Amino acid sequence: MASVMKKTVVVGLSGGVDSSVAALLLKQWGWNVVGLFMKNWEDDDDETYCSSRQDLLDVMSVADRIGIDVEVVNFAKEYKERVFARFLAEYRAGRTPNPDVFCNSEIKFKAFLEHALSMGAEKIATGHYAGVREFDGRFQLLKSEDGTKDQTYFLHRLDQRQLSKTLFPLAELYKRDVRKIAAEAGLHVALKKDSTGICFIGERPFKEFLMRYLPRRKGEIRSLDDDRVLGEHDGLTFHTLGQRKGLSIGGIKGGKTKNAENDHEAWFVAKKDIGRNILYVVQGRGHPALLSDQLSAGQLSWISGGSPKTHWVFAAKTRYRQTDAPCEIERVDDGRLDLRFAVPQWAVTPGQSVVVYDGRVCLGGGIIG
RNA sequence: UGGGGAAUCGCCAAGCUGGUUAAGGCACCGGAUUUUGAUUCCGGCAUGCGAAGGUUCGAAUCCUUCUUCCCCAG
Repeated sequence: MASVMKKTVVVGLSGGVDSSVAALLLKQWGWNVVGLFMKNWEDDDDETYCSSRQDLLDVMSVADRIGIDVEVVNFAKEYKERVFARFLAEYRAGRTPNPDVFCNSEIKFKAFLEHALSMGAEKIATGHYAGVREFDGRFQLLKSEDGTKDQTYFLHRLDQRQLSKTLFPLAELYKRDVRKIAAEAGLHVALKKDSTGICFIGERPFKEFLMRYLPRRKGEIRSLDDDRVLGEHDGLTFHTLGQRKGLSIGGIKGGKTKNAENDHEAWFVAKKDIGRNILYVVQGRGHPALLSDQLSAGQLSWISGGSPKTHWVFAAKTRYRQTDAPCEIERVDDGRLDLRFAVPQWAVTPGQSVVVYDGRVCLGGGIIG
């Protein structure tokens, strides 16, 4: 009877602690909560990597404990068309995409959102570490209180409408508190390990995974400094700027003569020559070729509702979990953004997202390159 | 086929006036961290020092021969 009066929120449940606690809190706050479990990847269901079955069991168990209904939906087709296809296309172009950024804007906060609204929901909610507040007639995406878990980087591509329909119950909580709440509520996922890897696909040997979808094309690995051939790669697509692992470059004979200081330092990917299929590497993490004090980005998306001011001090990240770096936007229009950092950033990589912040407020960003 | 030099873990590279368990780095492997890809962090990684003999209480370190490679002569 009371539920008729309550507003409905559909919360995305993944089977992890975060979304479970989000649902629990919403329930406690008086919402009529409906859980929705998404299955968006089924390319290799039979394999050991498929954990979605266990996840669904965890969702059912948690829902039962909290006392909410759960529905299961399958957006595998949408995921493949809107997220994965783009992911592969970017790799083919020699860039390093961030699928989870688009997974949020296209699946969780689009396909999922529309579905929830069609169910009569007022709002949707997720277990993301982020906040949202209405301010001056607009909605703002805020960093979570727990700075180490903040996930606004992945959410910056939402728009005002999507944000206006969203609740992030974990905004003010620290991860340890979330686990504590789960434990106190008797949720068995309280100590479940955080999930990693591409959302919905999961953690797996990345290169092998990519090789199933992208062609191998062997080529030379050369030193950016002196053009020496140092090895061979299986394909430019399988490497990203700043990458160290997988190059198989050991000690180089005669390297000591030039610079004894970094003679035995590790090698990192510094540049890709797509046309000639050459992977350029440099020695030493501090090599200048790995640093950029400015970048250009396209495919802009401003969740704040409009482009940020130029010549104003903001902060930006060029990858998830990087500490905010002070910067200035030198130029911005509908399609492109030129941004300059106060301190050079390491391995700024085309295809990755640059996300701009004004204090706790996430303004949006674009794709580097 | 004269002379000289060098052969130590996948790659570099200490040790080579003999003395406990053969540095270190890179690579590689495993783990931690991580809802991208990276990075980072921790751990593992040569009963053996080109081969065979010998000297010695004891040799990667000395000697002999052999093998391979490099350099200079040819």
